[in-house]
Amino acid sequence: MLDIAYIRNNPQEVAEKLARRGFEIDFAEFLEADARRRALMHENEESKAERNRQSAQIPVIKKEGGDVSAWTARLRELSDRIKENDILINTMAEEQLEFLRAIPNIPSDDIPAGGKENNEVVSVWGEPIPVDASMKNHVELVESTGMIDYERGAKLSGSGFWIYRGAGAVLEWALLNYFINDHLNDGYEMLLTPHILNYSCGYVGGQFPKFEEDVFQIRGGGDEFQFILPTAETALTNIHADEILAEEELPKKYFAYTPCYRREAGSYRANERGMIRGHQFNKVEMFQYTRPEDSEEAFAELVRKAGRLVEGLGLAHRISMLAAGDCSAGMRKTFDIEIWIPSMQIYKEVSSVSTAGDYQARRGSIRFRRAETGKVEFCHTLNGSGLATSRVIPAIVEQCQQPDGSIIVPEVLKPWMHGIDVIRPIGEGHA
RNA sequence: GGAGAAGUACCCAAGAGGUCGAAGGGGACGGUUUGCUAAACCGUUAGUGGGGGUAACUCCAGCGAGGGUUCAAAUCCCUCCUUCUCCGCCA
Repeated sequence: MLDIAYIRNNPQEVAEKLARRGFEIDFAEFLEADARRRALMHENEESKAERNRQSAQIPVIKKEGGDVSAWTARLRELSDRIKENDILINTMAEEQLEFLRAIPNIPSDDIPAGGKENNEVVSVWGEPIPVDASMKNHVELVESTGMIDYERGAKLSGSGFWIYRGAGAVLEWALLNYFINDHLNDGYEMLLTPHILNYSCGYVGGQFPKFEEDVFQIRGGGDEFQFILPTAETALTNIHADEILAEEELPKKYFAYTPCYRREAGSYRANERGMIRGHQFNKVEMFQYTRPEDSEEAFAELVRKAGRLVEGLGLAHRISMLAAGDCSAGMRKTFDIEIWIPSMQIYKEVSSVSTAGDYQARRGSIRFRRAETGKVEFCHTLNGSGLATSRVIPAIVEQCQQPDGSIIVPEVLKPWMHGIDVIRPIGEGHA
């Protein structure tokens, strides 16, 4: 959510900056209503002050044995008027909030304007492996090696679900350990959060109401539902909601492993078969709460970390700076780490590192007290996947495949592979 | 799932319709005393959100959350949330 005071003072500037992400808005009507609301509020608060003053007289008069019926009658009228105005003010405030919530974050000045087509490649690491008729794609590879069992996954849960098994499961878990190890070395605190979250978490994270239909909802008796988290970011954004942190506590550096659950409704395109898009995948998420002046450096750190993880695996990848229109609504700036998928001959996102500035902090009321001034300010929040496995595994099996169909396990995963350094195809009927 | 109890400021805790934005402790901070420490004594300590004002300042809201009753609610009523205790269930 944007700062309403800032909009009041700089409506033109805000509108221009939002236009860079393709969001057209005119604040004239909104500001007019805002002024009306505040005027009414002022008037009503004076009425309340008056009521408080007069009401305090009643016990005094009573004590002297006076008659208060004239006072109560008059105050009843005043009170009724106050109540009516309160309802009106609340309605106006709600409309205002609804309007504000629908406004995306102001994109950072240092990213390109426009949509996807303006994304800029910041750096490239490794050689994009050219297509070769003898090479297999990841779906063939994970099936021929028995790493993934799609058929039985679908039997249990429907399409878009799979089972990691044998060396595949070990590799998956080794990857997660590799990520976790890196974050622990960097002093990040590890969190294992609940996977079922309250509705309000989705709101603060900025996913709701827009993406309500994209999560698995759990309905109880009430109107509001709980949901299974689509990313640990949703949990991590909320842990300090409605809190005032001490300045010394910042930056708070967290990471969490959770499976991520997404409905991904609609049919997949043919080239998104296999693990590129599923209803459940594993991810380690990095998250930071910082002081405003530290968020740029924190952003650079998260990008560096995500890139380094892919590099450590020896996988070809690149880093892209997203144009304003391609960043998700709550974010000021996003860099994607994209990994080369030889069979598709494209780079696919494995990590998305974003800074929300104070946008999420305003929604969730996440603040800190500045030691020097004693004043309360909004934190900045940043998040980045570090990493999602569902696209790393395809990249590993494709980029590390040998002519005989075996897959060489990246060196860096050895500590967790229980001696498996090559994953070989299994014979027919060995299911 | 059933039955009870409780949620007040940094912590403990009083409060039961009218100077209650809230007694009293503790803690923290400042001071007096002191060779040092301790003790004693004195003082300060509601943060927050939101209006108005250039400002000093001022007003409104706020006692788990949301509604209601009333001229007036921490106090009465309703709904919800959380915690604790007991019973049941426990692949």
